[in-house]
Amino acid sequence: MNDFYLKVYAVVQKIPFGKVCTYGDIAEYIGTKGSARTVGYAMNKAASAPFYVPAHRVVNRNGILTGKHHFGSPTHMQELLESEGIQIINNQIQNFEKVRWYPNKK
DNA sequence: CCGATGACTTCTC
DNA sequence: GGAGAAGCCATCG
Repeated sequence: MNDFYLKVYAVVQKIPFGKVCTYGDIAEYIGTKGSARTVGYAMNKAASAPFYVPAHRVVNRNGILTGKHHFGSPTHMQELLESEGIQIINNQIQNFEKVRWYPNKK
């Protein structure tokens, strides 16, 4: 556990209900450390984190659920997002611009 | 220390 | 527009 993970987790936990964020935005928000790829790696470890991390609200920059296979079942992530009012078609978030949330936006 | 891996992004063909 | 390659950086064996 290091600062990088803590920052990633902190940002993800700040994502409000019914909103989503991208790996690239998180990486950019954290700064020099990390890239979109390492943010995704942090999400992988988030499953083993001592606290809850809403990783289902983190998607790639196109709003596609690339990491859904890490939620146990391929449809679990989509179901979680849909239960929050986010519409998903073909693994892609609809109205992505509307539900997108930026870390620096508070 | 080094090579392999990955929930990404971007460029090329 | 789909497929492949390169760059990216932290983690693991």
